Amino acid sequence: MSEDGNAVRTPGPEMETVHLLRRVSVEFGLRQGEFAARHGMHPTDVRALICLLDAARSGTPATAGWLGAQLGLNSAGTTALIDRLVRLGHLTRVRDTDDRRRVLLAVDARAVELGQEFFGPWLTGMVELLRTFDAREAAAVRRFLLGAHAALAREDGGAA
Amino acid sequence: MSEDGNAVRTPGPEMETVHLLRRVSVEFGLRQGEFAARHGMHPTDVRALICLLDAARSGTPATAGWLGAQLGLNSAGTTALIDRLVRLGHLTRVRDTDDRRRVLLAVDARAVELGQEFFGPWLTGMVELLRTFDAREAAAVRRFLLGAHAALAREDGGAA
DNA sequence: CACATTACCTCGCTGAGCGAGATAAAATAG
DNA sequence: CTATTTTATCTCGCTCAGCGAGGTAATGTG
Repeated sequence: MSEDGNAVRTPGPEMETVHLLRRVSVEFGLRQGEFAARHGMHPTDVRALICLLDAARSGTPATAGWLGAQLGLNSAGTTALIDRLVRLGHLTRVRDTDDRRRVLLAVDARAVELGQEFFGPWLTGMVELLRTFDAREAAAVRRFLLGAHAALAREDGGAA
Repeated sequence: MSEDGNAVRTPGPEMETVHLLRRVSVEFGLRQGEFAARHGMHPTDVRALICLLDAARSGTPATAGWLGAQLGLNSAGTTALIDRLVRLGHLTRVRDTDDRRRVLLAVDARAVELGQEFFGPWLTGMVELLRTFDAREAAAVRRFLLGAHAALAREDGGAA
């Protein structure tokens, strides 16, 4: 049944919602690209900034290798990416004093501003929309997104 | 208060959910990249296939220009992208008989299979998760995603 | 029929990201 | 305490995705 060619053609309300989530992701990628172009960056640079800001938010120490893994880049590409962000003044390399092989990435305040300029309005809109939800509805949204994240986190999607 | 530097540091359950959606989008992008690498394609090629399958699903006629707009590419890049997909046998160029300037993009059955191979497991997991939701919860998820999509569709996010 | 517009393609170039391999610090063995 | 392995990052050379500029059909307009 998983190889049923008609699978994409059986709509159903659930499928509709899933496609909507996918659509949101696509749209999100487009906004990233526009933001990148507007600031003389490449889409990857913006994605890197996003990861770095997330890391800062959650207190995860961001190293070069970690960033590369987040973005699916090899070490050469990661070095080039960091060079670009450093050149633009968004990032500073800081040798880890505990393990001096490691390079910690310190996000500049300017990059944080850029991130908020990018996410701010959208984020605010989303938050305000969520405030119109009652507790059970908000929990449902959270539960769905957690499930989606979990499904995507394992690359086989849960089935071979 | 919108320029409050502490905005990202005031968690709140709503903010958490919004960050989760963002995280899902990032993860989604990573899966695309992995799928692309596994099939000798580039991330953009996969995104193109996604757009083309969406267009096919909704009956939108997919032209070269339309695809370029969807992906934020200029005409030269779009031509190169289509050449790549044609060379891989995922796509066929078909001159529109009504307006012979236009090139319609016919997605090959093989590409549809690839798309389902990619989305299938994940899609199924999501749909099954949604089936555990009651009507109001499912509606809440849909409402949130619609709102997110609407916010992202206007590049200023609804505020300057 | 001229003339503007639209839709796509060709050409040449820049640079993002890859593979291979170097280097340096840390962990482990002997 | 030296030799070896492992880990984390960087350097070098190359390929090819995507851009800008410009060309060529097809369509629409007076």
